[in-house]
Amino acid sequence: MGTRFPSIPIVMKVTIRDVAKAAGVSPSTVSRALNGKGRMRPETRERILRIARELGFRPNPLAKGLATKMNYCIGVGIDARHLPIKRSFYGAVLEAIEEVLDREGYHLVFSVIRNAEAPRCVIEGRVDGVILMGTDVRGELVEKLREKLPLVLVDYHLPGAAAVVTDNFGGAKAAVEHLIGHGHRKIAFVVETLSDPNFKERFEGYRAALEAHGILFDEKLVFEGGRRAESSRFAMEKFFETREMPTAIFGANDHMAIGAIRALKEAGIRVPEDVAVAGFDDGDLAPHVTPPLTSVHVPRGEMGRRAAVLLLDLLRGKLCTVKTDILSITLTIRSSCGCGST
Amino acid sequence: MGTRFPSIPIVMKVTIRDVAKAAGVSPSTVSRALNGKGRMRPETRERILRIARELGFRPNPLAKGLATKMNYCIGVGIDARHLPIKRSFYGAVLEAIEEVLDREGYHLVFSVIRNAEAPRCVIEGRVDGVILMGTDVRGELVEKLREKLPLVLVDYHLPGAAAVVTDNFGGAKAAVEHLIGHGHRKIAFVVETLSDPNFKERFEGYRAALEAHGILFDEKLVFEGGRRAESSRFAMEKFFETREMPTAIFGANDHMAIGAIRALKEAGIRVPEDVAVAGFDDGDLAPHVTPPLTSVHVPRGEMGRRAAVLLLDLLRGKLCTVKTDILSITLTIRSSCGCGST
DNA sequence: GAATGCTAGGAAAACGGGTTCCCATCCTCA
DNA sequence: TGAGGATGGGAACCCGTTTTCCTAGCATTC
Repeated sequence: MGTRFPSIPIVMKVTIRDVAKAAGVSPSTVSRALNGKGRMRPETRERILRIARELGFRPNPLAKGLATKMNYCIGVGIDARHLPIKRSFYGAVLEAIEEVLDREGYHLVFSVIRNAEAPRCVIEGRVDGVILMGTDVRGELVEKLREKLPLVLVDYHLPGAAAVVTDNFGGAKAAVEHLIGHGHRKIAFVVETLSDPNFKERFEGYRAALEAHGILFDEKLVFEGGRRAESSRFAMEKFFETREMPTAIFGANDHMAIGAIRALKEAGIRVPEDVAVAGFDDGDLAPHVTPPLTSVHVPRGEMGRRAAVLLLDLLRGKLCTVKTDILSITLTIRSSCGCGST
Repeated sequence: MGTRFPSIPIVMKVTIRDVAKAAGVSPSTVSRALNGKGRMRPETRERILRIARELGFRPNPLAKGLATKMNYCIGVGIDARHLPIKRSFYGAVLEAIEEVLDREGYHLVFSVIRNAEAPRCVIEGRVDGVILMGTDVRGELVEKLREKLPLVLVDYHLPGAAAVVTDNFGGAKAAVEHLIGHGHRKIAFVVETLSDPNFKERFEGYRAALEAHGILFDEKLVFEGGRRAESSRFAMEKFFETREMPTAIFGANDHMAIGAIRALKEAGIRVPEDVAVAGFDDGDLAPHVTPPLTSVHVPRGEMGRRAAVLLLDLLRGKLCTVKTDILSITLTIRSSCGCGST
């Protein structure tokens, strides 16, 4: 209804000088009182603080940043590739990061990394540190950023950079051992690609579980099918035609596992009665597919919190060494593996 | 191993004065050349621009903001309640907003609204405008922010504030009419709560569709069950016991629809053969449930883009009136409604 | 009573740009 | 050739804080 926004904020800001004038002191004294730096008579400090409060004084963050060379902003970069698939994953991490940063007085600048360039917030120097998610093969980018700013990688590991990752090996091993516990010995491994280090580790976990139970590794049971959900379908078809049909399938992520379930069901094969299935990630879909998917639970919120804390520690110089935080995982058991009622 | 991050960025920044010195002009001239303000000899401008580029000059955004009173930052606030449920929804919107802002030289400050207070980025005056998502009942907060900053609401409508919403009424009407087209006349409506304006509008769409086809509205077919997925289950049970079993169910969102499907299946009722189901949102889960859910598609990316453009228009004073952008929707037809093969 | 040691608090210089005003040019026209 | 206007460029100041140095005032001590 005709309401108009002026292009310049209307709010007449009260500056440190106003406070100084009102308190009959100099701006520097007000600054000291506010930041508790130099020593001063307690009563003076009290009075200044009170007046600042009464006047509703808010230090201008830009001026503050200009003087201190700190922005109190952290950039969080998400790789644009397969964004939709990972959306709920990074969403959960993002919220957790925001929670920590907010509590510590920092702001979160969100940016999607669409090419191999550094996010603009980094280029412009608006952020004090960066958290990167899902920038798998972008080693050069990480390298470039690393020498400019404190940096933490989430769910990805690269030598020389701080990172928060999950125990891919242990998680995969646990899941496969669970399947073995159900009596399966012919367990397939379906994966997007083994060139991804996370998937590689899960693969190692799969192999380790087999080995630990005296099951011979059979490479015909490994299917590397690319990113699309249909690849699981191809995998299944391949299994059908080569008559190498496994009795259980371990998907390197939920996506693969769910694709496998769908393909199996379409072929009239019952899950879990004929073939058991387990996945990795325990994402939003896992409880909702039929049958509900047993999956390795990745603590997404915890990853975000740790990443934020790690970065702040780096920023504040509390941490001197590059550290990799490996989160332990748990197996969320539903019915696709053969447990439970259905 | 042992790499240490100094708490102060190492990068020795090149300032406007450095450029001025290198070009043999004064800082003000460099500023003009860069911002294209005052008139000057083209060759001088060229030379200055070239030198600035060679030196890798980046204007300090803090200094710039301090001088111009602009931050080139936009706050995006997400309501903390039912965050996990809406995660993939707002995630898609967020990415679209970021895309527009980035292209226009703005930054996105992400914050979760956990109480009725304004986000800290607003309080500190770090952002030039705000986009709010999912702050349903927080009228006071919206009111408070509205008088401070340009503001756009996403997926929520409030008098006096600019907003981007979907055509809830039309979408619901289309979905219900689709069910009617399958021959259903006893169609239930399952909703979290009718006090939510979006759901209320979808309810109106449902009623309008019935009315348009001469079907008498029966309030016993409306179930208002609260936010949890189980509420759909309760709804089903209620239908069972009162023998008011519908032949089709329209869920006011996917969550409700999926809950209904699950409850039906558990009761041994086939979907869509015995009871057809349709939902609203067309979220990430919709294609993955069994049977795949027919649902009203909400163009999440488009909502984000429009919200960002709308806000920038407000900021730049291009827009003088508060405007509500109503996006039209489409129905994504899968098999839960009775269409298709299964 | 003067020299010494402290401390509270002030003045001013950054920080890195933008902007305003004013002064040199240079060109044009008389 | 001189006046007038147009235009490019420079100095100074502003934005709001922090921070470094410095001074004034007080108490202590010989």
